[in-house]
Amino acid sequence: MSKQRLELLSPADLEDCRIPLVAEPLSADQAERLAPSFKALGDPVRLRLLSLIASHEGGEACVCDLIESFDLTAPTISHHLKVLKEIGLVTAERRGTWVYYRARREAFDLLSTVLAVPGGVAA
Amino acid sequence: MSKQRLELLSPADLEDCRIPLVAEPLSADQAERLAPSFKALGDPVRLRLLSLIASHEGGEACVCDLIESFDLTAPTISHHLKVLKEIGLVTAERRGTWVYYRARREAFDLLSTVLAVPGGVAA
DNA sequence: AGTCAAACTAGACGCATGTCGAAGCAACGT
DNA sequence: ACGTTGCTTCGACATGCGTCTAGTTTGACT
Repeated sequence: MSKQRLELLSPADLEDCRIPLVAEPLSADQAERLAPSFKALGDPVRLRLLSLIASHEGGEACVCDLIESFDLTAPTISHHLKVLKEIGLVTAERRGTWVYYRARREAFDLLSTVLAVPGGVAA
Repeated sequence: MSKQRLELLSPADLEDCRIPLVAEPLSADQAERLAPSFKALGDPVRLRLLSLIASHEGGEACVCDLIESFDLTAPTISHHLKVLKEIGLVTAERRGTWVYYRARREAFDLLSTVLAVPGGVAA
């Protein structure tokens, strides 16, 4: 696992990675910092969670709503939300009884740029 | 791991997923089919391999060149290339003694679209 | 055929990770 | 104060996954 550290990385730590993968070779360091974000996207539950949160009106969703969308226990959903939060793909805010998760669209945008094919798809 | 199947999925099987994550909620089925691709990107070695291949002149690279870029054994690199190939991110072709890997830019483009933020980043 | 080099496969080992039940916190209503 | 509801943390378990060594296949060139 190449020394995988899954620690808090503020999205700012990835700003110097905003370069398409196909444009120039990624440095080992850049790859080490980018990979955890993609790994976080590599689980179907987390992908759906992200999509539910991001596409929800207001760009945020309450945990109680999210849990109802899955056949999984609350701790499991909570675990996945924690992963997404620690990697910087969402933020969490408690308002009274409920906790709301919000998608960090800058993070989506950065990762989208990394995968983009500037010259078009034609080989 | 939600019944993760990491089987050959031809990129065409993902064409109906070419919708930004933030635009509408992903179905469970779409998420199950998309997640393995992101999981494949979730390793620093594979990210660098992809970048090396895609950014190499001619859009392809020989395994022997790739191996030299890492402090890993040949079987390990071979393993990662197999993962990328089975998921449809690269193709492989043997020409004489050497095997050349080529990036499937349509696959990159599709995943980039999934993460795109159509309306712009401004919340 | 024999040999060498490139690349892959097989099997093993250890760490990472997804899931759960149980317990703990936090905020609200009575 | 007390119980209830929403959410998280803890600890445990099974499976997944990255890496290695050793062995195998493929092709080229004598």
